Amino acid sequence: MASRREVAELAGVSEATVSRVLNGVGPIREETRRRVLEASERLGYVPSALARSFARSKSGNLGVVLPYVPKAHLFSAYFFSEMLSGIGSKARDNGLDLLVMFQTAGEVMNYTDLFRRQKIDACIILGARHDQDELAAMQQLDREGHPFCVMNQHFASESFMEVDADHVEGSKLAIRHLTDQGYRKIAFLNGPDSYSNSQDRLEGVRLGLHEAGMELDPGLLLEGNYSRRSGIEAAASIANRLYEIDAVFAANDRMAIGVMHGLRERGVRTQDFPAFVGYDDSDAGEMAVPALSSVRVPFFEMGELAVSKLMQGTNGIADARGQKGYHSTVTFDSLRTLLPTELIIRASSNRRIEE
Amino acid sequence: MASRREVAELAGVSEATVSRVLNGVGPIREETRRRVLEASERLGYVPSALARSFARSKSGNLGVVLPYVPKAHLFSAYFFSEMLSGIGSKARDNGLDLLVMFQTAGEVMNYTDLFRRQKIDACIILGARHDQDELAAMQQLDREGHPFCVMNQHFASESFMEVDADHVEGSKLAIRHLTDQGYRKIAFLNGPDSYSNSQDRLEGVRLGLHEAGMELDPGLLLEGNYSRRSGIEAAASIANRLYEIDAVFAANDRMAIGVMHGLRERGVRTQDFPAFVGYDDSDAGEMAVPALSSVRVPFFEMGELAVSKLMQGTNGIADARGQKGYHSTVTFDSLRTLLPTELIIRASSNRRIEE
DNA sequence: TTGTAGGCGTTATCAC
DNA sequence: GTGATAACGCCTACAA
Repeated sequence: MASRREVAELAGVSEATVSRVLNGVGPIREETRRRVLEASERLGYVPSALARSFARSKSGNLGVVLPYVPKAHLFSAYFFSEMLSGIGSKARDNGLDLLVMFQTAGEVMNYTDLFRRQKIDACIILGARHDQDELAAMQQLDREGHPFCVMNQHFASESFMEVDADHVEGSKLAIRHLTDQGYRKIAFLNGPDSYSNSQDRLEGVRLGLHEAGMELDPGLLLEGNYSRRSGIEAAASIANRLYEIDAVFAANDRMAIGVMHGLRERGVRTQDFPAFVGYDDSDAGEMAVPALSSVRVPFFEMGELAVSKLMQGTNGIADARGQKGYHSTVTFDSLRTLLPTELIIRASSNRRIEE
Repeated sequence: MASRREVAELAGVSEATVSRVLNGVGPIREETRRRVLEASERLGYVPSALARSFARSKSGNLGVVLPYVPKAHLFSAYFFSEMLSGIGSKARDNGLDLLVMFQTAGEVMNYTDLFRRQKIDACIILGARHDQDELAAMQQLDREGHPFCVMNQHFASESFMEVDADHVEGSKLAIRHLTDQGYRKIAFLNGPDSYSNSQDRLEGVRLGLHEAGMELDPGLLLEGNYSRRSGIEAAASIANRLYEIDAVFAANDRMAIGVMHGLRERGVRTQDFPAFVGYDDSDAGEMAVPALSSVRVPFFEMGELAVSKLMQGTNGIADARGQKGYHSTVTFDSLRTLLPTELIIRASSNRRIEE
């Protein structure tokens, strides 16, 4: 492995000049530049990212915190693989590497230490907990001015950088779709109220019903925990009340599919199913029988957006990259950005498609 | 942010001693040790991982290369989220951080540069391509002695470190299960032959049939590309031949589910379905109707295993961690390790469960 | 058991 | 435009 010194010698310049050429900084005579590049190429010189990071006190890494999932499937893999892809894609554009970390069962991750240890320059939190410790950890991050972005979750009364999808609107779309087709007795299987996510959906359902001149019937409001199993459990109560329920809107696809399974287990035939609309538009929804209508969430784009937001702003990391210049085309005025959702209609809720 | 120097002053020792205490190296008087720890604690000192890495010329990062997936869903998200979790879990145990990288569409990733730039100390490749360039890149890694491990893929005639599941055995199990129940006309929907994975499955199918005194009927051998769509396409041919096909074994769940969908689209009723066995035991399989029997692959454990293998051996990275001592309990004698698979039986292939 | 000092490979700040 | 040279913060012989 050739060293920078050898390159300098071969090119007949100083080591400093080699650096300048390779980093594209400062004025360089074209002839010099060419010679350095040539020598560098010939010797197969590769600058050490480690030394560079050290000298610049910037790791060049973007931390990504993932929820604790292993073997639990609490969150759908789809959800996080899409987000991660979006993040990775944009990170690459900005010359950042991804440092992925998993939350562990009991303990809160010490976010600030990650910054202090200089392992990361910025951080995206996908799986924030809903407890006090977690909040405190994030508040500390904020206080110390470390750039971070929370995804898919809203902390009211905090001014964190956040990226989310518009779940109020998404839920409204789902309800509107159902009422448009004449469904009136719509059960809503929501997730735990502790998630801002769930609260948004509930609000959307309210608005959607209101549009159609209806009110939310508390008796038709069920709560699961976003798992398929909780959908199956909800099916127990739904199966007995099919005379007063003609549609089910679930806060995610897994629960919707769980309800379908639960109903089948209890002998309800497919043709007697209520209409179904799920949420997330996951792979599983598409594969369900009947194919599940669902609110599509732009996970990939949300990932991209989070990185873009991090790259700018007061405490952004815009100068993270060394080489080519980075130019952001969009600016985000507010701390919280919501991306639009979209309703995908399939057989499960479409009277014309249903057989 | 307190510096090491301040800690040294407060504790009344030299900076070197602070380092020694914090890294747990060299003989230290208990009294000194206590004072340093106390001072460090009081000042909230956090050593820079960057500087440490630089001094040791070890990044402390484990690179993980993921296949190009974004928006394509070519590989199931389940597959890679499980592996990644396993890798992450074991990496954490060894004090390594995960540097995740996505393959891009056209270009081969320059693996060696990652090492030369000192971004990573070792590397796990999940989504190796099957072309010449990719192979060359890995050969170069090998030649330069960089520790890496290929997952879920076998390169014959190369001596790479590899972790895989025993797909020959897994496929044999699937076929045996079907023949045990009296199925004789078994169609096998395999993935592209270019994957060692597919080849293994084919071999397993051969062996399984042979056990039952049968031969592989080339007419019952179909090829898809592991996507649901290719399963749907295969269904076209299967639907017309249900008189001579009483069971379908697919090389992954997605294709199996695709076939189910394709059959339904063509008006085949569920009760007229052939028996189905899929592969991977993904979430989707469990959610299918009828629930899909499948060969379970221990993705999580494979991820863990890959890290363990990298941590030892001639070109291992056993000394990657600084603090607490690492002890490997198991040793792996061969470069290639196969983990056992397991057949999960559900309604799709079980005559007693089928309604 | 502890202190001293050289070195790790870049970046960045001065001079020239 | 280009060449010296001092940081950067930590590790680790080597000395004491």
